[in-house]
Amino acid sequence: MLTSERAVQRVRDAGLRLTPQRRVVIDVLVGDTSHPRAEDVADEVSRRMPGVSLSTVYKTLHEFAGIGLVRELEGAGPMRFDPDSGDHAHMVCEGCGSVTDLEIPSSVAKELASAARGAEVDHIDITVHATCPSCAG
Amino acid sequence: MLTSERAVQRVRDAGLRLTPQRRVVIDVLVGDTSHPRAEDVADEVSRRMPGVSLSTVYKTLHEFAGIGLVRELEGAGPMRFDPDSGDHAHMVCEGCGSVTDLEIPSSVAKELASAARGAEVDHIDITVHATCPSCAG
DNA sequence: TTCTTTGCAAACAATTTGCAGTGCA
DNA sequence: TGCACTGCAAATTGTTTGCAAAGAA
Repeated sequence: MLTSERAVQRVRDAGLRLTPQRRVVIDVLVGDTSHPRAEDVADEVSRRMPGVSLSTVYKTLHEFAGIGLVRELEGAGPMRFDPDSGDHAHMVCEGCGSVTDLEIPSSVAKELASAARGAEVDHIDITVHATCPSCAG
Repeated sequence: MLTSERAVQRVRDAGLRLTPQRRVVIDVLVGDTSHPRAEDVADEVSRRMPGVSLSTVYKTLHEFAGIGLVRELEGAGPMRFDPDSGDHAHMVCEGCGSVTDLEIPSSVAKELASAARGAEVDHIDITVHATCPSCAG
């Protein structure tokens, strides 16, 4: 689990300045397991510290992604952010759009990495599109 | 491999009208292994049949995705399209942005599907982010 | 003839940028 | 104090929409 302290440390280590705005963004991310969109993060940040601009949140999230503090989840529509916590896949519900983490068998990562022979693998995104139990009704 | 004839048939079977514009879109897709963006498709369509509008290409691609003729590849930035040819992963080069197909062992899909227990799996997107040999240079 | 499809232009959503002012290290 | 960061507003990018005219079945 990513803690607020560790995140702060990583921001410092990366040579980024630790502004109050960034502290709040960190706190919001650490306490959110819902894979929020940038706007969700901005909403919650504004609640805790009114006046923080949307573009600052965008810039901050981008900086954080750059130092590996969060992962940018690509997919159709708005980008979502995930406090980076090791290898895992995501399941997106076609019904409600919710995103949940999924364990991936270590064999899968290995097989995919070897399938990409000749290339330097940076990371692997796996998204399972499915209908979650509550939407399947 | 998807052939033009088979694609035409599937469009007809789906109850969609086969307009000249759609014929051209089909021809472009069938002959393109580069996972083109919508704009790339539109450019090539316009070259072969000037006057076709961008929105028509978008609508057409969307219709085709609806009947499973093409797959919409989600990812950061513009959407890319892939003539649907069975299970495979994609490798995106961080350097040049090129997309190439990757064989995946059938075991991988099975393992992932079972990891998503409790949910009805529709399809699985696997994207390997890597640096291709020519960019690694 | 009917009902889908087209093409235009305008709307749209998400994200990025430029830049003057602010404030952390 | 210097340089990174912020906030605003405006620009961009990629995609979608509304609607009248055109054309496939």
